Amino acid sequence: MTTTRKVTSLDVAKRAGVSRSAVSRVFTPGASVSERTASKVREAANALGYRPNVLARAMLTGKSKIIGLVVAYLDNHFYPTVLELLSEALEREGYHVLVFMAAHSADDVEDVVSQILDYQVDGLILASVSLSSDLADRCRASGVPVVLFNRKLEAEGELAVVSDNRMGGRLAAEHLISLGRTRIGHIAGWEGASTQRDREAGFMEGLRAAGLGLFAREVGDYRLPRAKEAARRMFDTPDRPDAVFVANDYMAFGVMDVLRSELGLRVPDDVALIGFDDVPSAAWPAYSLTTIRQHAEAMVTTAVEALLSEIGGTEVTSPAPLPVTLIRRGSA
Amino acid sequence: MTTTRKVTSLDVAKRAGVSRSAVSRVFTPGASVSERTASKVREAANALGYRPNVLARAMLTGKSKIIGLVVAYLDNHFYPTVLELLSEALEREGYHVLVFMAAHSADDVEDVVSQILDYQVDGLILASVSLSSDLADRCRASGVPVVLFNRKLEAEGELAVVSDNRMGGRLAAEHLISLGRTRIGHIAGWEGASTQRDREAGFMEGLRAAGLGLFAREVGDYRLPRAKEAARRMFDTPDRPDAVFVANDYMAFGVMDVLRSELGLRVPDDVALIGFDDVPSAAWPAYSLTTIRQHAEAMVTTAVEALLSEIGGTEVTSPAPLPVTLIRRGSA
DNA sequence: TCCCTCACTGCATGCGTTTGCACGAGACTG
DNA sequence: CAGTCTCGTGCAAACGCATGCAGTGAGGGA
Repeated sequence: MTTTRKVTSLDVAKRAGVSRSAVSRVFTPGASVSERTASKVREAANALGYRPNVLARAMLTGKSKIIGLVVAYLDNHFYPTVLELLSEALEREGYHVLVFMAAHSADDVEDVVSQILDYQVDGLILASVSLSSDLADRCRASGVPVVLFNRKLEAEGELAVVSDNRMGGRLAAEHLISLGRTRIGHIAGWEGASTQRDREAGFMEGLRAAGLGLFAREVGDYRLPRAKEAARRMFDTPDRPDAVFVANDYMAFGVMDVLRSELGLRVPDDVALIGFDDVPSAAWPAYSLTTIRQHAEAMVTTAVEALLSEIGGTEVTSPAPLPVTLIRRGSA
Repeated sequence: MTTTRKVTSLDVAKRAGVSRSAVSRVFTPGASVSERTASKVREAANALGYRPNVLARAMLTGKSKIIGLVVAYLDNHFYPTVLELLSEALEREGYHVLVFMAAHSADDVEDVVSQILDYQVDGLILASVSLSSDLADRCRASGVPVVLFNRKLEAEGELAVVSDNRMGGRLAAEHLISLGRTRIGHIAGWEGASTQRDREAGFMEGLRAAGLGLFAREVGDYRLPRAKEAARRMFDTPDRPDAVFVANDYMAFGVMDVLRSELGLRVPDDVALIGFDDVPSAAWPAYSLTTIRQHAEAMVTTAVEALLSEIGGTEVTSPAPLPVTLIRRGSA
């Protein structure tokens, strides 16, 4: 209950017998302070439990040391993973992550943007696939560096960190073909997403290269219920595919559930199944999902690097798509 | 590239032909402004794209409108769910969530606390089971309201929001018993956690009430690999339990994997399995995990309510443990 | 010895707000 | 009509810090 009163740089200064400026300089890397006063100040600061107020500093310098992260649904385990990695990477650089849920406010971009800008974030990471590109533009227009994560914009030079989704799609196709499957279907994610377009493009490319076409196609919108409906439409018929590429793992789980539990089909015997992302649970034996791995750590590292140097003032260009790898498991 | 320069309240004031105070008051709910000037100001603000700088306001009022969330691993799907709910609930109240990963910095509490306090968060939610109670104390000592989420401290009057873990444990026991199982094991979470203690206590209570004792017990520490090892130790023997209560769903998935994939046991025929939490994937047919549901929404609502009123200045006492419910599925 | 350099330090100002206080003008009351 | 209230407004002082500028002293070269 001893509500310690806020201790300011002035308190420290008094105790150390110096000026506020001195105290400030001690806590500002690269400032000019003698070792003697520095130690006096540090001692006083420790005794008083002083730490510079980030907010006050932020006002003055314009740097808040906080990065906004806009994200939609966290159900897809890929994103919690990313969030965790991202937060750790940024903490290592002295930043922290402020979360903005885009789920319901998706329509009124206006509002989200405002909220974000209000907080004077130093940078922004957009990991929400479904968010209008306006958001990026508006923020960038206000001078806030933005990096798109796991999505890109056709438009202009938006900074974007993505995997090589096209190659991933191609790998998926090649793998299914190498298994001897010929009646190959695709359950797509949200068609507005660049990830979806690229994955499917690569996939089609792979099929064509083997002289095959798409046997069936449904849309799952990256949502679990939709994906399951899509699976029912695609497989609850005698004339069904013998393999399917699902645009991400999250949907793939739902598809596999429908296949095995509702339709009594065997995976991979009756139908081979391949996903995308390699979320942790893909490796769980109950699913043992063959998938295209996105290297989350690499993506995060790249994104942080890009964002930070952009914040640092150096104009940076979108890095090359990051490599993906086929992970062979039981489902294909 | 038109780097819009920062527009301040002064700009708006000039344009509207009023003083800074006036525009400030327009944006401060409950301040005294005439409708006439208010509309003038609003118009000017819109034209200029002005929004009050949260940080500046924070300095003055001491309220930053940001809530710190300390969380450890996001692998356990319970926490992403909570994070999402929490963020949404807080956004509704005009707050935002700043994430602090406690994973690796768990030992140097000192550091985490400092970081948190640096940001002048208005409140703190500790959802990390494994975090030293020092953290709560230190923050509270600095005048930052703290609420423990899904954990409680024996110590003193720390504000804590928890489910009725004891009842949950008891329900688990009763359910397994009602199935006619008699050789009942328990795979515990991290023993330092109050959740673990309470769940196990309730579970034992339930067993005793039926004249049973614990057939086997292992510790999984709420970690997947440990849980799987625990499962191997417990079940890779002829003299194995015919039912097991796993302290949370996350571990239960691992246990089920070991049972079915490694040891070739059938669930629930050979061994009935019950978890705790009811994370979304527990409902997935591949696991169809019988479990004790924690009502995440209710917990979040309660936590937010408590935290906000504490921030509002009203001393509040820990709410009663929230009810849990048995969700019957295929695994038991 | 004198002057220049250089490493430190303090002063004062500013960052963008909010808010107590005082003041002016109507609106009432009696 | 004088006195009192109320409402709206502007002024100026914070909030806690960083930083340009000028000043201090010590050290070093001539």
